[in-house]
Amino acid sequence: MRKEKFYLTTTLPYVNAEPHIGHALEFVQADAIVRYQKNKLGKENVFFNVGTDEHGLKIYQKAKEEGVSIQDFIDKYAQRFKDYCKLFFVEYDNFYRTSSEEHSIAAQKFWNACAEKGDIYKKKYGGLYCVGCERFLTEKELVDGKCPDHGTVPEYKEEENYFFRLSKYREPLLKWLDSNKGIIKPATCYDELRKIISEIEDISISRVKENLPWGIDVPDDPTQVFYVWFDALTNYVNVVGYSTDEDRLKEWWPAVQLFGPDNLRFQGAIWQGMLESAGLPHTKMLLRHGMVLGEDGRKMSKSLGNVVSPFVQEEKYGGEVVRFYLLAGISTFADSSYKESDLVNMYNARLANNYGNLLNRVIHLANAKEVEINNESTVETSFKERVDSYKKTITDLYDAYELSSACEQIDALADYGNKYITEKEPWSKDKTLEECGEILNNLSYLLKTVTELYSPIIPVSADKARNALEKREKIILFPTLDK
RNA sequence: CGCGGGGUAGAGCAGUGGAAGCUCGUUAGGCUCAUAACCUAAAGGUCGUCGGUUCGAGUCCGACCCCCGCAACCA
Repeated sequence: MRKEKFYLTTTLPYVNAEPHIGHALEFVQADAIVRYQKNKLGKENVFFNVGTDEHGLKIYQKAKEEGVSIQDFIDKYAQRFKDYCKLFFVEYDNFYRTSSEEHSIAAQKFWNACAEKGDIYKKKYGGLYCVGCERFLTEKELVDGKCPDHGTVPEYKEEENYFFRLSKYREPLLKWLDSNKGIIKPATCYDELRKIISEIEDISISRVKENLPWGIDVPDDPTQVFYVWFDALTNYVNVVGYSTDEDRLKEWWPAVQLFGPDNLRFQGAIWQGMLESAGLPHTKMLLRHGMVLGEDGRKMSKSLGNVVSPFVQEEKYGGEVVRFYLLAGISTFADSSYKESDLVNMYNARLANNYGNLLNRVIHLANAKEVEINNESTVETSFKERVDSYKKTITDLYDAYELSSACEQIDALADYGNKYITEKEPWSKDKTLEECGEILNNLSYLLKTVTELYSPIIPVSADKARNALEKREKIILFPTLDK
C-alpha cells in the first residue's frame, strides 16, 4: 500500500519588486503546514514547492528601466526571495523558477495537451494600445482618455492572439465545485468562486513576440509567446514530473495550494480549467489566506504611508518573532491589520510569560529539588489524558489548516500548565519529594507536548526548548519585549 | 443597484434562536518556584441604526448607515 503523500505549493511571486509582508505571510503559513505534515507523515512523504514567476512584460520593462539584462534582473530577485525565505525560516524542498529550460519545455507540452483537446484557437483582439507603454490599456487605467504614464491618447489596435477555450469548462467546473464543497477555505469563498466560474470566458494566452520578446515560445508559432499566467500556472504540476515522469506525477499531484485573495480567479477557475483540459486531476485543496492590512486597517500603500517593511520588522524582532505573529496573531484566512503593539503583546503574553516562563519554572524547580522529570511512563494518567485531549484538538486544527486557532489552543495548554503548577505548589515545604517529583514530571510531559506542537510555528525556539528540557538547563528563550 | 467580507467591552476576535464570551490591556488582592513573570477576582458592551417575525434575536427577515477587499497579472 502506498504511503500517504502530502504536496503543498504556494503561488509564485512575480519578481518585479521587493518581497513584501504579504509574501512572508504566505510563505510562513505554507512552511508551518508543511512542517506539521513532515512531523506527522515523515519528511520523505511531504513535498513543499515555492518559487518565482519570471516572465512577462513588467519584468521586461523593469529590467530595461534599470539598465540590466533580464537574466541579471531575475537572478537578483530570485535570490532576494530565497534570502527572504531564510529570514523567516521557510524550508522549501524546491525553489521553482519559471525562467528555467525545463519549465519552458514542460509548459509547451502542457500547451500542446490543451491544443490537442481543441481548446486553443487564434483570434483577433482589439483594444486601446499605448505606444509608449507598448501594451494595451484598459478603460479603467485611462486618465481623461489618456495614458497615465505618457499623457498620450492610446490608439485602437488589433492583435492576433491565441485563446484558451475556458468557457468550455464552465459547466464541468461548476459540477466539480458543487460536488467538492469543502475543497476551498475559507468556506465563504465558495460562493465567490462559484460566481467567478459561472462567468468565465475564453482567455487570451499569448502575446505577439515582437512586442514582448520575454516569454516562452508558443509551439509551432515563432511570432507568439505565452502570456505569463499560462506558463506560470503549469509549474505546480511540472515540478512533480508532468511530461517527464508519469509515476512521480501520480504520486504527488494533486497538491494543496495556498494563495492570496487576488488569486482566487487564477487558482480556483483558470488553473482548474487548464487542468481539466490537460486531463489532470483538480487541486486537492484551495487555501485562500487573508491580506495583511496596515495598522489603520487599510491595504498597505505608499501613498497612505502605512506600509510595514518585513525587513525592518525582522531586524527589530527577529524572523521567528515576526513569523510567530504572522501565524498566531494574524487571522489565517481573514484580512487583518499588522500591528506592532499586538505583536509585542502577543509575544510577551504567550511566549515569554506563559510558555517560556513555565519552562523555566519547571526546569529550575526540578533541579533545585533534584527530582526526575521527562519520564513519560510515570506521568499521572488523568493528567496525561488532559494533555492528550488538548493535543488532539490542536492536531485536528492543524489538519484543517487552522493555524491561528491551533496556536491559540497551544497557548491554552501552556496556560493550563501554569494554573496546575500554581495549584499544586511543588515548591511548598508541605510537599514530599515524591509528590513534587510527580507534579514536575507531569509538567515536563506537558511542556514536551507544547514544544512539539509549537515546532511548526517557531521551529528554532522549539528545538532549543526541547534541548533545554532534556538537559534540564535553565534558559531564557523568550526575553520580554519592551512596549 | 458590479462582486465579496465585515460592523459584539479600550484593542483584537469567538459566538447563527433560549440566561452576552475569549485574549490583550486596566484595577484590586494573592503567591513567591519563575523572565517585575504566575494565580484569583473586579470594572467595562442598550451586540452599526430603524422596523419586522417569534414565547424568546447578537443569532432569522426587510430597509438604511459605515468600514474593508476585489473588479485579467501587487499574497
